[in-house]
Amino acid sequence: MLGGDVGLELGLRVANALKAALDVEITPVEALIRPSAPGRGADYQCNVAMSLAKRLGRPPRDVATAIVDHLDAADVVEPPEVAGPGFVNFTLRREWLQEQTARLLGDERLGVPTAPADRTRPKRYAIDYGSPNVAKEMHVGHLRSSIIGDAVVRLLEFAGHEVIRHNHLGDWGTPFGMLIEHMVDQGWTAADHTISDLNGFYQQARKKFDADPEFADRARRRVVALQSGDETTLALWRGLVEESERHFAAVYELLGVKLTADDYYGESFYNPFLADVVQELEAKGLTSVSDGAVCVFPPGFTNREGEPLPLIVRKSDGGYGYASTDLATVRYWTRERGATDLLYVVGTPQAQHFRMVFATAHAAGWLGDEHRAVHIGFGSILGEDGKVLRTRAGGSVKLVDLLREAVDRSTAVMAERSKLDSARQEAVSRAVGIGAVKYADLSNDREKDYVFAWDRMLAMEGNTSVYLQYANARALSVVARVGREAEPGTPVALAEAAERALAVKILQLPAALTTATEEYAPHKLCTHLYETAVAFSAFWENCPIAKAPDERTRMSRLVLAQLTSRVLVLGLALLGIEAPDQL
RNA sequence: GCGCUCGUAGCUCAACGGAUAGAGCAUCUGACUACGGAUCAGAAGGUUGCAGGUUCGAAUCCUGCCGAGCGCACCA
Repeated sequence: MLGGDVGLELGLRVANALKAALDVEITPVEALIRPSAPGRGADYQCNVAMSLAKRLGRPPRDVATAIVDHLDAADVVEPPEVAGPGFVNFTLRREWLQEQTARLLGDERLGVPTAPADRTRPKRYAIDYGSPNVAKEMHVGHLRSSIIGDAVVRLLEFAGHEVIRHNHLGDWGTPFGMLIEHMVDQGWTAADHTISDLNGFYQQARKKFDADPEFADRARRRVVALQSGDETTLALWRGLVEESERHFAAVYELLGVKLTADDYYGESFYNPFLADVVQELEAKGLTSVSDGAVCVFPPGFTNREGEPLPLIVRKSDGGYGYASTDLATVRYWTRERGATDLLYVVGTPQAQHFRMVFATAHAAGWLGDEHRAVHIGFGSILGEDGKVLRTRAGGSVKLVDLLREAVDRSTAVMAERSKLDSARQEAVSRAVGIGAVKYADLSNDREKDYVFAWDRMLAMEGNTSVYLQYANARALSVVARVGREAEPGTPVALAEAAERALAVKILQLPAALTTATEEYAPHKLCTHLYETAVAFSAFWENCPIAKAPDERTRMSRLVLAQLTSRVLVLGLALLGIEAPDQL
């Protein structure tokens, strides 16, 4: 099957038919094969006849008929029918479905292909996600970047791409003057202290900076010392960074995100390149000085007065802002690390900034035709009042608090309903609680805002992670009840409608995964997993497995249960969500 | 003011230019001697913000209006 995808395989057949019938060349994708709406009596439909009709100067139904007449697909589908203005309806042959389904049991990847290995130049993705700030506690603002970025990483890796994660820590800049000076006041000599309350530490420093001119003066001098590489200052700075990294690591551990200390490429990392980045822009004649600041004016961007909008690459005081750092990341990852694809998982409000950065990098030659830079934007998390999520006091919600609440809430539900012993409940409630938070985020269209509501995400009904986890637990429980697993090669018989519908869903996993990966759209995978779980539930109701009438039916149904479990476990894993065997 | 994004069932969300716009929640009806009921089956619920246009076909593309959010030079 082409790309493990039923639709693509049909597209190939249609393309061949068009070539034979009308000498028209199209690709399998251009054949416009789509799953049919439920209740229409077909599995797939081809929409290409209508779009080709004008180009060919023939009525669309004629084109559709020509496709049907020349179609060589009797192994896959029943004789197709032309319907309406020129749709071609396909119903998959039961024998073919049975063979394909049976084959999946022996396939580690459930039919999902790896990225073509014959690419002349392999892809290397460099993905920027996470981006917490040193000396500040992580808050909900970091949640989406971490979760979405992590899912994208897992999807790309599963597709066979090389992926380099980098976490753009906010670990440099003027605030560190006051922070380090505050450390000195607290009696630090190096990394010999711990900070139990990062936010409190920051606020104390801030307060002193605003209230005490003498302290503010020391803080400013400390910035200079830091920038010039003073060893004592750097040692203190490192102590602060390490302290913060311990906090990040703890949160990432709880959240189940792949970011580690090896992935930290903070602002300090790019700092040594900034002067040269600006120099290179100047040498290429891309810059001009405006109000004392060195600027690039990429065409097509204007400010509120309708004047060209600058990307400030060096501030009038000689310092560097985030535009310079972001340009440095582009240059570093393409030039030094050979990345072909640059991904930035950052909120949509930064869209204009990234367009300007990419335009400038393109002009500077750091991005060429062989590169693809994508801003993977995401919307805000809203409270149930429809406004950006905040605590009652109006502050930002701490990420650890939110994650602990998720686990606590799921622990409470587990205590009420689970039959597991308390030790196992603890591990499972973490998978359930954290999974609920992640799934609520990932199941929505990334680019839109979404409303954060505990009751809905932990409701365990509808399109939630718990529903999927529960479906998986049920599927596995019946395997345990039967007492053995179906082996690869076990024949599958799709007699009941519910069996057939489930098999079709399972065979659609590759298409769903490909789309989710190519569009950086995890919610499309979520939708497919949910539909699979729903199809499984109908199958579960209608088709007894352990109590099946005969051994062949029992084993065939066991294959479907096992495949369902594997689809759900794999899909959830690619979203960064655990799927416990039992709940 | 300019730009970007978004207005879909009471609520939260889907829908790759395709046929009768789909789910879940909530509401109403059913199924508990159940392979895990943390479930399932069914009903009801819509002029896809409004008005034009392009197309054989528009929630989707274009234009205008109404409404919301965000961005628009030295914070990142």
